[in-house]
Amino acid sequence: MTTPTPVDAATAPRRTRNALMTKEALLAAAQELFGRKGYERTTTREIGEAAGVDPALIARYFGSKADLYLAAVAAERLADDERDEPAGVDQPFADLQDVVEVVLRLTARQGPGPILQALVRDDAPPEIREAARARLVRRIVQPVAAQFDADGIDRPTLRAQVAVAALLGVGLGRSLGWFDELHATDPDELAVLVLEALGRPG
Amino acid sequence: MTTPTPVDAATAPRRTRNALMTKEALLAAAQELFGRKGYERTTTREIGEAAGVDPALIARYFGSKADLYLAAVAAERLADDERDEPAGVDQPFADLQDVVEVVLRLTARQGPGPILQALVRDDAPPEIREAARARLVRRIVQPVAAQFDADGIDRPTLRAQVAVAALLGVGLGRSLGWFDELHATDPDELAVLVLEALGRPG
DNA sequence: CTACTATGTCATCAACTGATGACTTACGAC
DNA sequence: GTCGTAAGTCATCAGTTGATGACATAGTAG
Repeated sequence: MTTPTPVDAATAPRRTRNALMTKEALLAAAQELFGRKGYERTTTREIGEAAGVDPALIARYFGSKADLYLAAVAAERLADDERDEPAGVDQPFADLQDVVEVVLRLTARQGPGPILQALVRDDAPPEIREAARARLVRRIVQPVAAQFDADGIDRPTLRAQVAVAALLGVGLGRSLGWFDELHATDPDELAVLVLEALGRPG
Repeated sequence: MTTPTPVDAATAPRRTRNALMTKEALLAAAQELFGRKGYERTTTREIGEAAGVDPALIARYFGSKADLYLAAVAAERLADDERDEPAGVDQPFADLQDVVEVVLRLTARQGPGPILQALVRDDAPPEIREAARARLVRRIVQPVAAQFDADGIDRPTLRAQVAVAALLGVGLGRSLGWFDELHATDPDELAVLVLEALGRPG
């Protein structure tokens, strides 16, 4: 257990076998996984795979899974980085068709993004949910309502809200794999279908 | 599987061996334990012991641990509602109109129930999400698809899936207060609106 | 080079999980 | 009483979990 070369932690840990980098990789993976799935649902094997490291090293460097969790929580304060947002949601939309296509295409990838999840979870931090909600209204609901109004449709705001909520439901169900066909259908094809229903309210 | 004595469920289930009492004991124990310790940390053996019943009976009466969880959650919900019909979500639906009305009415009061949340959150335990999903498909999507098919509508299954997902989106947005008008509008009035869009696909 | 050790790999463990199906028992009709 | 069946019991399964220690290898000092 004696360190032959008590290397200063800051200087030159450049090696392919690097205990420091390994520890940090484990810590980062643990933070991500524990944060996303919770403690119980995260396995040491997952953490190891995510970190590109053998799970046995968790025991070596942290003692146990529980100890790794404590270490991850303790280090949590440092990782308060900025969050990415889909570029698509930031652009103004011309009409409902744009909206439908973009939303369906966004949810075509895997899982709903952090924004949609914030919108949907009842335990999300209120200020985050409110921010997501406000953006949704401004970028999507209002343009659609304006279009409905211009088209002389009755109760344009309410109908726009219904349409957007419905669309989010479809996107959510699609990205979470609720239904087989819904999941498998091509985004563009689906857009046509959804537009048929939402596009001509009243 | 023929019942020799089709005893009316309401009358005289006074026996030492009583399926009804056993189910209720399991349900009560499940509510208590799931509520206190969460799903993952609660084992079927614990539930059985707390209920004074063999854990194998969970499988017999509820199907699985995940199904028991859903049943416990549903039962809790019904207990809150004073006079809600005991059938609730457990009965098959006649047509899309039924579905729309029930869903909108259910999401009218409080936030989305645990079941809807389980369906919607990407960090929910997979078994529970799958159980909720399976129930949704069987009780709602399939009947609606059958109706669409009977009406000679093209691609009935896909359209039913889209319709149900959209409907859930509306219910979700409504119960979470996404949009003001959507939140304020009377359920029945809203039902008419949604049906206009979903009810006549193609 | 040789040797030493920090680092990483691997096979495997014991414990626990939910689930299953064959078996036993008690109920209640007759 | 008998007897069929619902209700309950039990042993055991297959899978997963976190953990462990023997082993292999890379990096470095001398």
